[in-house]
Amino acid sequence: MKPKFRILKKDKKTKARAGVIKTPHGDIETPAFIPVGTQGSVKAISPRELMEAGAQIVLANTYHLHLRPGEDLIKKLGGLSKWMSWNGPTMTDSGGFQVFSLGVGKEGGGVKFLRDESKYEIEQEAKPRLNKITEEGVTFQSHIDGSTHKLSPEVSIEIQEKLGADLIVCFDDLESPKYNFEKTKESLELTNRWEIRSKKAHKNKNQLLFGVTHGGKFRELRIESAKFVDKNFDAIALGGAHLNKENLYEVIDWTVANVSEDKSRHQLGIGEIDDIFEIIERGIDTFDCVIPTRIGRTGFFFISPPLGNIKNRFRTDIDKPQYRQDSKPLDSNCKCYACQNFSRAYIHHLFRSRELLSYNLLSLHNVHFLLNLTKKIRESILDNSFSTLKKSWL
RNA sequence: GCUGAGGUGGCGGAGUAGUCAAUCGCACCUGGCUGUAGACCAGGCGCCCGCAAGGGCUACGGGAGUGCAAAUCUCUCCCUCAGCA
Repeated sequence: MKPKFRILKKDKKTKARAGVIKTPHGDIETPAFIPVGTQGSVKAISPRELMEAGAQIVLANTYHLHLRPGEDLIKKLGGLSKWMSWNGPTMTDSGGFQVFSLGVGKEGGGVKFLRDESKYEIEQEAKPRLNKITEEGVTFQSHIDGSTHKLSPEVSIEIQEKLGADLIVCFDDLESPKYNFEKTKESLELTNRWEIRSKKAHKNKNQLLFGVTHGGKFRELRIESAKFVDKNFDAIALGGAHLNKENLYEVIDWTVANVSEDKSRHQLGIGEIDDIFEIIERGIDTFDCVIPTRIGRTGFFFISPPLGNIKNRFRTDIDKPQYRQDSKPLDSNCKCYACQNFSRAYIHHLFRSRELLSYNLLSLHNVHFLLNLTKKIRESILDNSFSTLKKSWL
């Protein structure tokens, strides 16, 4: 059975919509946040906890699983979801982004966004990369042992078919946010050729293949890319680099305006609190992001209004001295296991003592927070209160 | 009481005449993380002024010396530890 997307309700004032993606491993109610489990595990969280937190689907990575333990082994052991004991749908990313971040991304200045806006637009890469891009694909060195590997559209799709996720992604090239128009266009055209090859290589029709849009910060390229992907694929993933948040949002506007209404749209790698409202409002159905688990492991946790706001980006650091004696839960409005059972003071202690439980509790809270927020947004779309909900947060 | 070792920044511990306000850990403080080479990274950490470059002051158990110059050498006092009485 091929995964199918259906829209249940559209918001009247915005482009937001609520829907469902039916897959062989179960349904995904959208909008949906997809937690990232790069190596077949959402870091510091068990599948059972994920399920209880409301996760519907998990994303893993082709690049990482190919290098270790290898797609053949995972296939032999029953495929990705069985292997990781995740009783639900899965998605795999193509590995393009990883290969990129080991290359151009190594130059610093940001990968998805431009960190230092004062100096963008570079002519050539300065620092040595761990990869080499040709028309055929990418040759790169494993970050694990330095051995040489090759990824191409055909190889990536073959790996993803063996892994057996329900949703898979075309192998794409990535532009740096520092690229000028010409370099970005060059990268986009290579991506387009690779996406056509990905499509040709794609045989398993139980898997829904997402084409990925690129074009950096440039309107003209973004529109061209949106039309290209819409013409060739049944599902749209928005990728690539952006100048900043405002640019990300306008990129979504440009893209959504140029793709079919009935195709599901996945925003790759975005998920700060304000972003979630902004991207769903612009017509995004699913999105994945490492933010909740990564910042959780490094001590940050999400907080809801009124404590949380745009200025503090709805987050604070459990490591701060002020939480040493704080008997309140991480977030007083949160129903997650961490918030129902532990104080900030205790988690502060765990974190400072590097107790492993702290990483679990903080990550779990953050993932639950995003899942719950997304669920509330979905409900608000269904009962026509999206704008009201958004106003209470932003 | 004798003999030996030793007393350095919040702690551990380098340094043993100038390049020392003092290597390095830890602790502490601040900042960062958006398709995860990340349970991580970066910066700070005697006091004062400065955005900074930099400048001033006080410091290596206490005190007194030698010397252009001392955490580093000498004398003395105090304290800690080990062994012997």
